[in-house]
Amino acid sequence: MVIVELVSEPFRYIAESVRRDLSKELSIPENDLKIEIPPRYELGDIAIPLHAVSKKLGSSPEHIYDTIKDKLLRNKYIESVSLSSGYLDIWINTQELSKITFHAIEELKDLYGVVRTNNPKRYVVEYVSANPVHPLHIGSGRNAALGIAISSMLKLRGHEVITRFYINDMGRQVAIMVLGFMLLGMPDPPEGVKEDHWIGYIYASTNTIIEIIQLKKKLEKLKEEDPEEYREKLKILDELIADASRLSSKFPSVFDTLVQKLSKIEDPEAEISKLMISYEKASDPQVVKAFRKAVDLCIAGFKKTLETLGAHFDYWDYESDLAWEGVVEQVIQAARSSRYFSYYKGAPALVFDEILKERGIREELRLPKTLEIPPLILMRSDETTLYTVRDIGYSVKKFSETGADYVINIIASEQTLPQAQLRLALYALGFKREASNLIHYSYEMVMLPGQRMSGRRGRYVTLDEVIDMTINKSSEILSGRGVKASEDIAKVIAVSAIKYALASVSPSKQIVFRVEEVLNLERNSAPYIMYTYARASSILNKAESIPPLNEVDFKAGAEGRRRQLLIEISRAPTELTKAIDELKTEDIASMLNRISDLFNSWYQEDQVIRDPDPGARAYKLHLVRGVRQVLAKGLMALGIKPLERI
RNA sequence: GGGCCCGUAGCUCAGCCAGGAUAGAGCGCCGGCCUUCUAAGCCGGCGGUCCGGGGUUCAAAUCCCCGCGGGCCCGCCA
Repeated sequence: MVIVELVSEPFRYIAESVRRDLSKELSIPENDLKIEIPPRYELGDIAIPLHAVSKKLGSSPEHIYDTIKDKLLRNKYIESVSLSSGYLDIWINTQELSKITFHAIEELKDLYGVVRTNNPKRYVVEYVSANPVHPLHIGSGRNAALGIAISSMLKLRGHEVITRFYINDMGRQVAIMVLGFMLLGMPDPPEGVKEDHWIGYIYASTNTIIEIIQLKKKLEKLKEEDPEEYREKLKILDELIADASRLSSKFPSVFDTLVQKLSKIEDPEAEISKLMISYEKASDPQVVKAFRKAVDLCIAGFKKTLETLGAHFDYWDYESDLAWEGVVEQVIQAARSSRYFSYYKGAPALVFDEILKERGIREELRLPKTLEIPPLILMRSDETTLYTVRDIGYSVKKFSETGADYVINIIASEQTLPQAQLRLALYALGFKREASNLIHYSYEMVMLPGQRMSGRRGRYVTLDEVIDMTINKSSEILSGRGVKASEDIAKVIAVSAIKYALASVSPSKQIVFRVEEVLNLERNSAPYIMYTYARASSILNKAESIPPLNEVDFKAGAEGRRRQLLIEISRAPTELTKAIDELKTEDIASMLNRISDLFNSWYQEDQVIRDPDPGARAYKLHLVRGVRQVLAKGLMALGIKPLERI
């Protein structure tokens, strides 16, 4: 029987043992010794740069190396050491490493791969929260992919996660949509049209028609007054008309009705404001009914798409409920009696200049160092509230209702400023803990090649379209391989591919969305990793059982790709855990891809089940199980469900 | 005008925060591999002024400064 200590991070365990030895030998603090992973396997498993150390000790790396070499080799986890380019390169003894690693996987089973936190927290993750005026587009897709991944990651780490979707039904955009919706007689979607697509159509049409009407009025004046601006505006009109004709061709009679009814309205702006006031004050039951019906239609469509994606929400919060419950009023009252209350441009506002002078406040609230933060205006002159103010109330609710330690808002980077104002406002109103524990997880926009998406003009790629296209592609490949194309499997694969594509890029990077890229289901994609996982599973199924550790020949992993795989498997828990704590979805993706590449190369050159040597065969089976386990963990961290067969 | 983010191979990206070893992947392109545990696979090849210029350093894709290019924000919109 092999007796080894149970450790959840085998590689790290050894690396730290090495560092401890080195620190003792050199009589320098462990923290001065950096543990690095060499850029290539040939250079060793662990590298400790001696450049800085040598400077500190006043002796050359060569001399240091000569002093410690023999002493380090007494550590049973060290196979060999060498010095190159000022690095102490260390090769780990793979017999020892595989003992520890295989033992850990044997004992920890499904838990191997992510270290459970011993300090569990309660997180609220708010994500998607798309305006209910058009279908979810590919930008919401990025948000959803990140939200799914982050929720999954935190749960795997042992935290509690509560997910929320904020239904922003009080914005101007919704009022525009509702205006069209009411003029049309609150129609249900036609046969075969998904609810959110229908609402999106009404919104884009209403908005475009209103813009055309207003622009035409303006043009009449400009024609004589300012010929130059006239020509410019004419261009915009052309664009609008192009959008209008595209929209019109979809549902001509609906569009015509809107054109007729909207042309009769004297002042559409006033009409929209009236609707907003009426809804916020819940003063007209007809209006409330119309808003809720339209919004709920849209949300029903969202839910279908989100269900397909695997995004689940514990709470669906209507912004209007918040207003009606008086939460927003309370915020405004509190703000008015706050010492930071003042008037800005004649409007009641919270002014942050004084808070921003407090020392360390920017670090505390994670505000960009030099971002100028203007006052937060509390209400419009018609006394209706503003989004960020309502969000103050919502933030407090997110913390208090479920007793959350942290709230993570997954929101596009274009909202950096309002999110900063939000934290400052919370701080100003005395919610200091909330302000410091509110995390804006920011991501850059998704662009379409050559243009920005525009919901207002109905110019977007919907998530539904992308999902359908990817499912088709996936089915094609499945049937091309003679596999009975189960629709479910095609769907799982397609959705995984999309989530991976959107969560594997750093959020700070803008994405130019090209469908072809998501449709590429080869290397560096979720299907590729899932395929690799299924391969590993298949080997284990065929082997029927995994031999006990005492039948393993631990010398079998001494070199080549087996050795590399062992290193990867032993390192995975540390890597995954770190990625989770840093909320870095992209790091998980790259680890998965790297291990898959390695496994597939090995797969090609080395037989597992057919190995005639039982000790080596046993070793390899443990290796395959390890690969399978870390791939499963990583995929699950991204919210992707591994499949046993593809 | 001010601020934030980004700029690495034809294209999409990793590496940058915590500076160090010949800058890594994928797509695309060229050439090979299916009587063998799943070919959504594997092997080989081509491909790079790390946007430009200064500076700090023994050492810069990485840190600092100045530019250039792209995106976003600076509203009683969200």
